[in-house]
Amino acid sequence: MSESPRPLGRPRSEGARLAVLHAADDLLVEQGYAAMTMKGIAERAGVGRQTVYRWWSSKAEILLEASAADARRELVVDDDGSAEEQVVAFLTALAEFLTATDAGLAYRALLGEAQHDRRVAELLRETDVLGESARTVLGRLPAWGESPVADDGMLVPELVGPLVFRVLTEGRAPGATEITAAAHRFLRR
Amino acid sequence: MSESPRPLGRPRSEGARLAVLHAADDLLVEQGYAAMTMKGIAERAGVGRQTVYRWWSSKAEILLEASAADARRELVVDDDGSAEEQVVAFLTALAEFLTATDAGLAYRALLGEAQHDRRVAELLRETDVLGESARTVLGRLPAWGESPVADDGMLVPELVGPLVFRVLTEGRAPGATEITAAAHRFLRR
DNA sequence: ACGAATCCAAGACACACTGTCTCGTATTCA
DNA sequence: TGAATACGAGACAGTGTGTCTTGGATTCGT
Repeated sequence: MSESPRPLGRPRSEGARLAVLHAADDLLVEQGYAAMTMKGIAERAGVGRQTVYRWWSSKAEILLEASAADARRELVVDDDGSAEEQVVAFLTALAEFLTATDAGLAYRALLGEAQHDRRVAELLRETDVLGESARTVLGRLPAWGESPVADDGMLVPELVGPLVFRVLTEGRAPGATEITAAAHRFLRR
Repeated sequence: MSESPRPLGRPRSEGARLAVLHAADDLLVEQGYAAMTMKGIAERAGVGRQTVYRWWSSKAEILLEASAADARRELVVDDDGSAEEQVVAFLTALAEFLTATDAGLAYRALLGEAQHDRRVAELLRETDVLGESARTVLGRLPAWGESPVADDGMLVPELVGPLVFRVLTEGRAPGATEITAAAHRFLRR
């Protein structure tokens, strides 16, 4: 196996990396995505601008790295309970994620930016946090173990699409009642 | 009734208005939303910058005015045929709209921008082209006339959400087979 | 200890867009 | 003819972009 052939020269500063990530997260929450700038991130992090550009090529890239781990964590659901309970739990977690967490705010901003920038779209496809979480839940649903549903590519969209679309267009999530009803309908497919 | 109490002074130039609208549409297609600028639009339209800022406050506002009418037109579906045929026709038109028309490109860009700018989000809510078209189709579905489905606010999202989400995340629409299957499932709710 | 390689913070630099303002001109009504 | 407003053109200060330079720090191999 190839060990760690440590490259020549001074190694990358983990402190600077974390400072940039945290600065991006803070600025997103405090000022919003539109007001975020590479210059602002560097200054907030107490880091040279070249250091930022050396490791990331856009604020979207920084934000994705800053929020992907949190997003994954917040979209995990216990595999206890019935299929319906698990789907309800997942959609509830997704609603909370999208409307009330920093990582969810980042995800919405990134999905928005993906409509303007093909590289961001590709980046988001590579790190498909939402899709992975959804497939994890779907893959272990009690009733679906024996007769796995054919996934024509619309399975995940039909699970999360309605909720995501509603948040994207209305800016807020539906209540627990609507979420439960939506989970119900999804399982009747 | 209040007639047209024509305001004082030189009237607004319809030519300049249309030139700006067309310039925005052209630039969106040629260079993409991110590369569009208010300055670029004014120059392309052969119009002074003050003239642009006098009537619109952002490129999103221009783009919405430039594309809303086209969007409405492209999302109209005949009310012939069964409920399933109409839903399939609507989702097919929506897929075509989102992935292959200028107005659809504009809608995606605007929905993206709405995630960065609250004013754009509000603007898009006021001119809810997609929602209106969806409700028009749903409201006249043969089988639904007698027992109207209770709309808890998730009706339209459940119809268009899966398709929109898939286009937003994957950049392309599903094929006719998947669309038909999705329409089927929606009607079983 | 020394040099090579790479990283670091700081900031200069040319370029582009923003949004406002000014200029001179055009159009409409009273 | 005068008041009011729109028009095209462009000046202007402010700000972010992405690259480059400077002086210094850190790690390795010799």
